[in-house]
Amino acid sequence: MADDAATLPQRYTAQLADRIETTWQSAWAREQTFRARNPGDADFDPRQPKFYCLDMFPYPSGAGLHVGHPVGYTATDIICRYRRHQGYNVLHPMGWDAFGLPAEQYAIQTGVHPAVTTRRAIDTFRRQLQRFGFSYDWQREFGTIDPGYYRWTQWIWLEAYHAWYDRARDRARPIADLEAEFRAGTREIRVNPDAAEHAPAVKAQRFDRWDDLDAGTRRLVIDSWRLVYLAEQTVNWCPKLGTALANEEVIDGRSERGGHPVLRKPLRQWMYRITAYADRLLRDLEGLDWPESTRTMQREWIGRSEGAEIDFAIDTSRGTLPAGAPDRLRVFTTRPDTIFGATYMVVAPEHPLVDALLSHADSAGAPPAFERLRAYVTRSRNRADVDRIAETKEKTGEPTGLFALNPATGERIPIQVADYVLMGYGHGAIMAVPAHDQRDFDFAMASGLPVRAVVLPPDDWLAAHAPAGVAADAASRRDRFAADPGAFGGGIFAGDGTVINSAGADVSLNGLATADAKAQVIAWLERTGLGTRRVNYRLRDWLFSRQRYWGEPFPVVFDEAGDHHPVSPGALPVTLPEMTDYQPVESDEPLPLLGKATEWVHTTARHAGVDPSVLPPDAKVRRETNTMPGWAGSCWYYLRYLDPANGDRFVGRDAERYWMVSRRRSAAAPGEAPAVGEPWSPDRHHAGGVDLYVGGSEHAVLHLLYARFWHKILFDLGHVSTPEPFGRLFHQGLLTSFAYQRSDRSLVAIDAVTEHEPGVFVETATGERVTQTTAKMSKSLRNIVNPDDIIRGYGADTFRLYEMYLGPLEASKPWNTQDIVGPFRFLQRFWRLAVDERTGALSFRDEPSADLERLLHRTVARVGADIDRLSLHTAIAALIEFVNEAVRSGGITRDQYQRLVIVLSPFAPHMAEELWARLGHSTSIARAPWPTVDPAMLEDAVIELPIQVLGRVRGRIEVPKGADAAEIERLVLAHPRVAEILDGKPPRKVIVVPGRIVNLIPG
RNA sequence: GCCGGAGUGGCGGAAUGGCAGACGCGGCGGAUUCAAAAUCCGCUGCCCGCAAGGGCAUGAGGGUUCGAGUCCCUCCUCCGGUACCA
Repeated sequence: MADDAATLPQRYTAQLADRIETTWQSAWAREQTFRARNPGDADFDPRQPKFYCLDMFPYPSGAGLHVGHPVGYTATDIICRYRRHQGYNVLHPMGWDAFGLPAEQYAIQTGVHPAVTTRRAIDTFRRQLQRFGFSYDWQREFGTIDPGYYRWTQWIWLEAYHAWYDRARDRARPIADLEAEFRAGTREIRVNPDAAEHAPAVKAQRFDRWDDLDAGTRRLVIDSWRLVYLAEQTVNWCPKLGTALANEEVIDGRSERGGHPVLRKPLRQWMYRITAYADRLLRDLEGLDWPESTRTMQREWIGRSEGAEIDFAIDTSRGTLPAGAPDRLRVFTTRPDTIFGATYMVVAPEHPLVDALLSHADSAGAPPAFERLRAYVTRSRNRADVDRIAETKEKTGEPTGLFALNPATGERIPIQVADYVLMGYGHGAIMAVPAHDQRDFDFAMASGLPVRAVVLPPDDWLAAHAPAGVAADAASRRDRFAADPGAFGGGIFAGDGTVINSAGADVSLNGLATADAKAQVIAWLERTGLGTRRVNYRLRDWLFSRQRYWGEPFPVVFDEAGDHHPVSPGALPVTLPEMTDYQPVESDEPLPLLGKATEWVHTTARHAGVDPSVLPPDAKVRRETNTMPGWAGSCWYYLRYLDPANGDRFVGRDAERYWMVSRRRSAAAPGEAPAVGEPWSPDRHHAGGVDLYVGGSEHAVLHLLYARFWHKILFDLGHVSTPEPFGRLFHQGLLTSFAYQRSDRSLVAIDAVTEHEPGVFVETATGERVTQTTAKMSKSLRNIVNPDDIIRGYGADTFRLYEMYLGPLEASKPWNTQDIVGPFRFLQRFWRLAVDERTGALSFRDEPSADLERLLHRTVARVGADIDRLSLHTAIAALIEFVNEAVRSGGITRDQYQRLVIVLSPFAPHMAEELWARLGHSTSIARAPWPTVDPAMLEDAVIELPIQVLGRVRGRIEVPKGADAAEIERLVLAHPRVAEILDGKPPRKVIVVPGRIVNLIPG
């Protein structure tokens, strides 16, 4: 090596790569090479098409970048650089999702302010990212912790606070409109019927005149419509972390972060009324260019199901109900057609009926049964989800002693309590149809409840599931099923069939197909007022409060009566108080950490920034001590990049419209100049604004759903132009690493294994044979690769090339350091193709080879097409093939090399920039036009055609490009090998696929 | 259980229904070198054969087709998501 450096100073080594890379990185920063132009900028060119390409917001951890991060970043960088060569105005920003638990936990341990830790982590991340040469417009960088940013995060929350969802118009509107309509008497005054925070009795009230209502009632009504609201929620309180967690942050009853136990506790929390948007969030998935898997996951998360809501009266003929108990049970069912088969009902342990029962000890039948009920309810309410899941699927429950009346049959049916019914879905109560629902069947069997068949399955199902001893004819099977459905094996029948056993005084469904029966029952229910058609969603409202310090404060205060009042937009941001002690109050009773900052919490309306028209300036107020969850900052960051320094708006209108409104591919004629700032229309434009959004599939539901939700609120209120934020989404695959696996599938760290002979691995300590496998990189497996080390050994260009060359971008792939030399050798070969390693002088051949020129055109076309479809590993393979051929064929001309360097530049931008400069250019290669491809160069004059006989290749012929089928057939039959195989007999059939293949079938 | 996705040489992987294994790693042989590294050239799916050539091969089994890694059906394995959602 030392000798090389002396004799070959211009050899492409890691040292030279480092010199080249750092030189150009400085130059790019100095020249602001990758600055994106906004409308209104002096050098903005309205004729350029725009391209907005976004990487998912990183959370800068103290550990710095790992090799997984650059996978997506390199891919987007390649596309962005390619688009610049194609003449696009490219927006490619980067910033920091920087509020969150790790910095706070570090603060708890060390007392260092989270802001200090976070800034340090950001600096590390930025330095590491810049060393990769990514073409970000660093002018637009910001972090969610910047007051200039979270000011607008708070502002958006206030916009939601001041908005309500108008079902009739299917969009959000200002809350002032609602109040005006109430006051004018043009809208019925009532509590929002969809408000999850209110009991049915509250929602049943109607009010006459707005002006006659007291302030408290008005507040109750208005607050029930807001898109954010306070609700007493049973939350997942984690005593150890000192915070409540969203459902999705709890896995198997433990915190996703840290794995601490989680208790269920009631707490007043800010909620987002995301359920108001359930249907639009579902519908609008259709127009998005997203991975099908992700759209499916969102669909399932939203979980739309159609059915009916039915009221079952509670039987009072044999005694009175306890005070406070509802007189009817409302249920949701997707199978109203099976109502005649509802032989019992189940309520969740948390159901209000259960509360009423338990507070009246004497009203629920025999004392021992009552005590069993009380014990059961207490046990299941306190049980964390982990236990509910850990137990087998065995169904448990207890009778309430009460009965309901089946409105279709008129029968008295028992009401049970069982924890297989969840309070959070539907109404927390079901009509149980054990013949046609597996869960109901299992519970009926365990509790000795009756089963009645009401849907006759198709004959083939009956035949396949018939028990022994039933005559083997369809009629016998049908009769048997109608009488005893439980006797049929292999699970109950839950599909569509024909209704039986379903005739009552009011309505009869017998003989109807399932779909028709549903329609008939619903019509009957609606006619009689017993029920209605109903669409239900699995999606729940979004718990938006956290009891943390390191998050955005809510711009809201409480007066002495406990009523909430907004901080005025002009007083934003509400900043965090300084604290000296970040220790969470570790307690089984939920307490937010900010409550410790008593001076900050207890203040006046004036200090808190509440508008005098809302509260008198001297009014004593208490600040909200919860903070927003980590998701908040990432819900709209893609908008702030468009106009990051704007102090008047969260994003400037022109910038927003320019970057977010994107022509549909079909609506944009090639080469057509886009109209800058044209308004969004569904016919001409794509639903979403970001042209390409790349990030991991771990965010498939939460982040992407929340961001869509915020975007739709902003869209409804007229603040953004498009209904969706991200038009095209792509998930890069996980980068794994090698690890070893014992026969019981447990993993062994790589340094605890010895390779005895090639391919035979043994755990050193035990001598047990282990197999090589791949696993997520982790500290415990000691298989983490540090990007800094790789860059030191090979340079950033090689690193980028290697990560892209591993395989398909979307696939999960193993990192294998041994393979890096391949891309490194390629770059050396590329370099040596023109550069004299001794002197650094460029040398070229004078006359181009016609074949190589043709190959170059092909390579340019292939690389471009491959980048477009994000097939970057095959694009690199095409480059390698070209360079290998150029070396083999004795070199390349200066003109060819210049074009080649441009094609290299998206992948290895530093080497390309260096060679570009050495080729005599004084401006950056970044916007050099992509080489043109001559279509004529993509075709050969003579085509080699394989000849198959019975699908096997037996020879090949050369034919001129335009040869027709008859001519090809003649040439094929003249082929000696073919003649030999045919043995003089004429072929039975000859299939000629011009330009591809010939297949013949011998006679 | 349900919903996605994937199974191709020793390894990563390529292949609009048309020559399976491009390209890279590794391996083998050679050139260069005092030697090594680097570089360059050749070979490299498995089996039979001196060769020409032939046979077998894309997780397993069926099917559609002149032709299937690719399309359809059944099954197996792995990865991801989800789970009493009425």
